[in-house]
Amino acid sequence: MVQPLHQVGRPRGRPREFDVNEALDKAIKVFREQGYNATSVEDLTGAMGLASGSIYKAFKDKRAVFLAALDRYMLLRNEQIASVARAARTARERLRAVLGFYVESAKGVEGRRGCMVVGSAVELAIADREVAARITAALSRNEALLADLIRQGQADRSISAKIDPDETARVMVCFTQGLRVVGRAGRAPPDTSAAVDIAMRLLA
Amino acid sequence: MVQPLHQVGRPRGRPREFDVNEALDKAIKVFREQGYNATSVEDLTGAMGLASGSIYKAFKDKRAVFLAALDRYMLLRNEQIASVARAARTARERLRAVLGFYVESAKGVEGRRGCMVVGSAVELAIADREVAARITAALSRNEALLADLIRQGQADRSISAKIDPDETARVMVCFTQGLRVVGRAGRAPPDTSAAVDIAMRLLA
DNA sequence: TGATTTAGGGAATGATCTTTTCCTAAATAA
DNA sequence: TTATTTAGGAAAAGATCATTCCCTAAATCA
Repeated sequence: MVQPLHQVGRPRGRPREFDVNEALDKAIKVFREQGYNATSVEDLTGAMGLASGSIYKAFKDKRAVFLAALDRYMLLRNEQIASVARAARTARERLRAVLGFYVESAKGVEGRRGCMVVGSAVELAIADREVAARITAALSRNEALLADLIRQGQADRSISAKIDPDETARVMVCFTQGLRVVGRAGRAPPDTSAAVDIAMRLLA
Repeated sequence: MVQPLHQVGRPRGRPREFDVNEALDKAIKVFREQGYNATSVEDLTGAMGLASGSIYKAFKDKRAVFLAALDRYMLLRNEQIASVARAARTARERLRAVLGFYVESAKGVEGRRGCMVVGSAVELAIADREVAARITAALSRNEALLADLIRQGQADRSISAKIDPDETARVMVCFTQGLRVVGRAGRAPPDTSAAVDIAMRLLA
């Protein structure tokens, strides 16, 4: 079939006046702070600077806004973590940098704002299959990243060959997710490097 | 002033037909599974076997039911943990037993049902001062218990004197709370003793 | 026994929340 | 230029929810 000649990327009607990703960034802020159920569509219209009609033009319903926000949150966070890991030289230093990033994320205003993965896991993973699938994927991705860094460390001799990378990574994921819980309550470890030093003991 | 002669413990009107603690146990189950905002008063009437009027006779409002359920949840849980700790001989074994109890709590149906402290911390700690106060108290109690066990272990030589009890306990609390997050998603460590072995490495 | 007090339960109320509708605006297609 | 398509926005509709009300029941007090 021959496609009609469209100027690429110019859809038909009135063009959208707002940037979807910018709007989602504002939705992420609200969902992180309040969670899904406590966030009303009115909260979203306020934060996103859109009328409810406009939100429902762009998204099927409130849940679709949430899922899109969650996907974007995970995307941005994975980029941050990858960037933090890239900055260090040895695998052991990369691991230390990643753990330090988690501790920093749990502190202060950022920590109180909360993690959308932890929030979704706790609030929705039981009730919503699609959220559950995303949380499962996110947790196993985190676990795989940590296990991979441990294996790299074992290869470059910066981490003991005796430890089990997968089991150790599992425990480290608990530590990182738990950081977000205590951070939400304003009780993250005040001394980042002390906490990381202790967590690094898991490696031997 | 002279008090009138009441038969002790017999209040004036029609006596309550249900046991408040039994009703709260049923409310705890619902709140653990669904959280606060997703639980309707209808959910509570169904689970507690009471009409809404009866619930509002016994509690000021839905929030008061939640706070009472949270208090009872924390009470029962603290008793369980204290009992688990008492059962072991050396401080190191007590610590191992407590960590094992946390891992077991995060697995299977119990893990999916979730922890009311973690759920409340994530869903409500920012929005509700009284919930926040309870969560802060619960977390610092857990931290103090673990730090105390570490100090006991240092006294009886079963734990290295070199580690900092408070900082180490802080990291362990993150591990235990994180367990409940991954348990909620059905991703608790499958091998309890392996996970505990690794977590115990934090002690040296 | 009769008055009073409190509980049980279900219907009614009032508030809130999500979603739809409808009208206007701004773009493309013919 | 006109028809068509999609977006923006506010108000209306429809659904759900927390709370109150009211009537009946079961106890104590005088």
